[in-house]
Amino acid sequence: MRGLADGAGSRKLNVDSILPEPWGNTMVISARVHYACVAMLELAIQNEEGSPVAIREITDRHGVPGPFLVQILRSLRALGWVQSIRGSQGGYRLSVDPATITLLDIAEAIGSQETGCRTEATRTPIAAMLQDQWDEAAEASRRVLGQATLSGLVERAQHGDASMFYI
Amino acid sequence: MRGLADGAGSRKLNVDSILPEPWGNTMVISARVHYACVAMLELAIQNEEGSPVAIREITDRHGVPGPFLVQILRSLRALGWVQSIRGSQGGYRLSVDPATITLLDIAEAIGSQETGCRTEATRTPIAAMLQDQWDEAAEASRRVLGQATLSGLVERAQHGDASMFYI
DNA sequence: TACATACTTGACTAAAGAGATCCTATTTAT
DNA sequence: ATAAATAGGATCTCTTTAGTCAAGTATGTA
Repeated sequence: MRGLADGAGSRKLNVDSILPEPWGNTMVISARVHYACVAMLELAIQNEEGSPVAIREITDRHGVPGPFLVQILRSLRALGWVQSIRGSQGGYRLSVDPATITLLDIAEAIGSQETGCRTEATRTPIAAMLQDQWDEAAEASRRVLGQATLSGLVERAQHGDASMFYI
Repeated sequence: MRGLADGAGSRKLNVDSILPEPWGNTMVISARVHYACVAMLELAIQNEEGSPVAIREITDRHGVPGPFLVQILRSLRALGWVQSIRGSQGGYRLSVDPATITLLDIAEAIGSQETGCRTEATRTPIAAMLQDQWDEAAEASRRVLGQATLSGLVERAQHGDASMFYI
């Protein structure tokens, strides 16, 4: 991959080599959320080792646009989920128990922070019934993601599939 | 609501009185999809009666922007799900059995037609594992919506909640 | 036939969100 | 010192969404 230290990440190259479309179909997981999860998992895996993980390591491994990941890690730090160590040999470290964070937590914290209160226009019975269905559908996928803890995924990666564990 | 016959629907009024945010949270149902479902349900309810339903009727009842609904009904017609009757006393009629159409069908047909093939960058084990989770979550919500048939919803509206049935 | 009522079609626009990118600090191990 | 990292904020472009507009066509009714 390209350099990143100077802030000049891959310029305009992944614009169409990456996700012209959200992941999944009805479920929208933005690139931002996906990258955030990748980063958290990467940190969780290297949690036992003492040294912090540099952004560079993650971008090298996953082809994530560098400056973008920087921005995402900033949010993660604001949430108190990671801690940063500045200076040479610096990087990031998980500052929470990976068993307590789920993909749902990340998706809800990172994705779409707009809190626009939907003041529904002409709330009819039909609209209300539909809304119930949308809510139920959303709840179903939330249940799935709410069960995927970081530690669970790491474990699966290490045990379930031996080829998944690389350090 | 406002006039529509001349194409001048509610001007700029619902811009912030309506959905600054997609319905649900992780599940993105656009206004377009929601309106399409409202229209299909409305047609399903008035299916037994002989006369077609005019767009005007729907916009009056649900406060849906007129010209927008016109556009949506065009798509619905292209799918072969509704048929249109032009001229005075014209309108739309369902042209399929409401028991065979689910909210999922509508959501997938109306929403997001871009087929952008995601040529994933650096497919790592972690990314793959995450993708599995996104797919599973999406599948969960699809299962919910795939079970909600128009006829089922109409029935529920008529029986389950008496106050829901208005004609 | 005139007219009002509806649908038809295609182009157009405004705003928001997604996905980055750039630049200038600041911190710290060696 | 210097190189390696993070910090922070501003900006930029592209795509999608939501909604609009204008001009035309069909049809029942008086």
